[in-house]
Amino acid sequence: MTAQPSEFELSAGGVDTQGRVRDAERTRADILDVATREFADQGYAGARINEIADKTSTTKRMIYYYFGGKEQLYVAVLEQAYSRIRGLEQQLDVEHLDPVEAVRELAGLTFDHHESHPDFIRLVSIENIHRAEHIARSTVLSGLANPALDVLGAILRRGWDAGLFRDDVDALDVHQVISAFCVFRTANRHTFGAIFGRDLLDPARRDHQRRMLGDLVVAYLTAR
Amino acid sequence: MTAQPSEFELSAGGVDTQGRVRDAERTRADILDVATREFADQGYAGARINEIADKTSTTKRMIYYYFGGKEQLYVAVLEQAYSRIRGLEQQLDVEHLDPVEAVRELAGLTFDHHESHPDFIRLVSIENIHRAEHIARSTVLSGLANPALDVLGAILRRGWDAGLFRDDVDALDVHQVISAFCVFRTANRHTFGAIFGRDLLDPARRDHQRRMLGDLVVAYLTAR
DNA sequence: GAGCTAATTCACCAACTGGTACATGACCGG
DNA sequence: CCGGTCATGTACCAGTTGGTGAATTAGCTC
Repeated sequence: MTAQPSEFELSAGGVDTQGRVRDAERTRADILDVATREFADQGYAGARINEIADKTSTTKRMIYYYFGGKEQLYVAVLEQAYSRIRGLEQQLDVEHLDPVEAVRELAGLTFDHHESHPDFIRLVSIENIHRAEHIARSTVLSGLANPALDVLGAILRRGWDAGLFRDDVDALDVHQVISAFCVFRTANRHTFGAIFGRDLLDPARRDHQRRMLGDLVVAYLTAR
Repeated sequence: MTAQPSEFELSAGGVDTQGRVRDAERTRADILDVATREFADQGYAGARINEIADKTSTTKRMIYYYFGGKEQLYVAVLEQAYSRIRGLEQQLDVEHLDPVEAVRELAGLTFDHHESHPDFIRLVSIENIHRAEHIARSTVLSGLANPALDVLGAILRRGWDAGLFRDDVDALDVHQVISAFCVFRTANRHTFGAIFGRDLLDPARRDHQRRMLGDLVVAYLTAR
């Protein structure tokens, strides 16, 4: 009734490539994707296992078969989300630029990055509501360092050597400032919009916001 | 059994000042306070009406008597929390300082302010997860402007007149930067700590963080 | 094609959750 | 001191929620 197996049945008849009826990996990935959307959308407590199951092409029983329970499913969602983001961050390449331009570029890329992954930001907010207890418990996630931080560290070192940057901050401080700006724009978009009447993600203001972040970090690092 | 009415009963016997058995306002305030803690702690979906009732000195029935339902109680919690914060913000007084020192002071006060109201920050995060739908629906809250913003506007105007500040930003932009820094420190404390091993609220780093915010905003506004 | 195992389906449940009907009790004005 | 109303406590409920037992089937191996 609700499911639409026609697509699979048709291809399964003649094609042998991927149209298998039983496919553990596909089922697992399906569940994980739907769960990611649901948890990001509704929060941990707000998300419903029944709802997730219904939006899947499989059944609730499979969720328990593959993940064990709601909490473990949520941790799996977090682990996948963080892994994907970290994968993207590893592609950063600003080593060839001079320090000032490199830090501006890094800030800009982080800006773009956050803007295109609102679900990830939401999951992080949700995890903070729960005091990061799931991250802390996950061996995969706790202490998983950020590639962007290493890149930033290298830039700062070059900037210090050239006498361009102030030296009373470390890479983590600067990362914190950049993250704060980018996360706030997405995570607090709604209350900010409701109270001040300005949509922080308004495309018309995007360039201004991006330039503002770059100027902010550069001005701070090169001040005095 | 579970309740402990002894305190009230004892004082009600002899004292007439505040120890009344029936006190609508007191009951309402009691519920609201407990609900604030619970919602801030567990989120909207995670908070339980039964749990709130149990932690109250009254019963679940009273929650429905005074507030009507879970959602209305939550909105009442938001309204009270915002009102209190706005009340505090109205006490800002930095008009006598020169623009640079005034903006630094305002940033510092906002910093202090956020640090001492973690529950409020949590409620804001939670409300953002729900896309500010409750704020939007509340006539009390939607469009309720921020006193700090007016103060900031006045400072900027003086700074522009004196040719001290860049003029390609408005008060809301600057407020956004300050808020982002302060909110992030509290709201993302847990994931940041779990992943980078640095507690953003560590008292030993507080002065450094506070100075960093001041320098950040001043450096940006006075750049070039 | 028999046999085995991983994957899947289906029916079912106990506990909880928000919410309510109703009886009762306290306080205040007259 | 009485009557009414606001406030409160008790008992209860229907729907939902996360979770499970056990039978069933698809596909692989030999």
